[in-house]
Amino acid sequence: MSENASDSPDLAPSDTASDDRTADAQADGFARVRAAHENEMAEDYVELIAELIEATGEARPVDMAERLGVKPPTVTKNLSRLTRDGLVKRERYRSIFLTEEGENLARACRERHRTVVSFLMALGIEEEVAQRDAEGIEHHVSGDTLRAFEVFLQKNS
Amino acid sequence: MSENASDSPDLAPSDTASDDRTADAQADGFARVRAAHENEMAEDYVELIAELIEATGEARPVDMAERLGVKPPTVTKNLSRLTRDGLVKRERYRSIFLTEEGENLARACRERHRTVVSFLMALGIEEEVAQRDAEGIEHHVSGDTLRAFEVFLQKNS
DNA sequence: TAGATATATTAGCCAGGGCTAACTTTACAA
DNA sequence: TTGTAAAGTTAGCCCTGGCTAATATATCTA
Ligand SMILES: [Mn+2]
Ligand SMILES: [Mn+2]
Ligand SMILES: [Mn+2]
Ligand SMILES: [Mn+2]
Repeated sequence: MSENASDSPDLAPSDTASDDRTADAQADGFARVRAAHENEMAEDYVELIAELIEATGEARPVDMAERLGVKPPTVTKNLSRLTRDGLVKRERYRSIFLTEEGENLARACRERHRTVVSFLMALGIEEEVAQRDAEGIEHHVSGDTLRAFEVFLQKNS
Repeated sequence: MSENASDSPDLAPSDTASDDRTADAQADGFARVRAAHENEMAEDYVELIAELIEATGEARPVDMAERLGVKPPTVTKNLSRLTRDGLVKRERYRSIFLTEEGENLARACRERHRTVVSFLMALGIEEEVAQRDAEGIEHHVSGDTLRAFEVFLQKNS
């Protein structure tokens, strides 16, 4: 059934150039992207909750909805998922808090977000654009790449 | 109902620092990420179809599934969506072709993918990691940012 | 403090993109 | 050429994360 890992049976390696990765390596890349997408909602939400608490003293669904650009029922539903997953704790009709785990995730995400934005700006990109692009890019930056961004930032003041 | 765009009623601007973007700007960022996600499947599929045709002469669902790391029925379903959306043309049980529109999209995506990978590698990241991260990052790179990547690549040979 | 307004939740809908199991069609090899 | 193996499709399931409409609760204000 599942063949040997080394494919390309009788074809010279790097025949037509382009993408000479093995099918497995490519599949792994796509799998990681799908995994990243599964964490994306959680990361953006805890990040936003932490920001709102810091900025205004509390995190309310209505404010989250406004900043996320979605309707309040969407926030309610997603908050239930985050509560189920142990990142958020709350009581009905009351404002939102992060669990210890949620706070840790929020801290890491905010740091990473800032790094990505700073990196893009160091590259000469305008802040508005940097913020927009970072919102998506941040979830796909591996530890290695994040470190490379930091190194670049140190070298470029 | 919907208030004036300028919020933060009686609070000094940049009070607690951190994220001083307006709620609207932030919502716009999230909206763009959601829009990018809607195109992601299409972009990866047409890119892969073009690669397979170039490398092996034809694009077969079974090979797409292997390289995407998904099961064949998933490919079938998604190909139907792409056909519906005018990017792919095919006959049942036969291999896959791109429409003119699909080819244009594939060309742009392959170019962008290569630029992102090259950029990350120019930053000192190992090829495997660059390929993996690029698979996700590529979909969130605006025209401005892509140009900045290209400028960086020219400056750094 | 009572009524109006703002906020939050619930219920129910939808599309996307995964999956398995079962079936159909094609391709290959004896 | 025929029968089996490989490939492709269909049906039906799941979860995510959007939405609207209706309802419940909290908050504010007169
Ligand atoms: Mn984000
Ligand atoms: Mn973020
Ligand atoms: Mn991709
Ligand atoms: Mn790609």
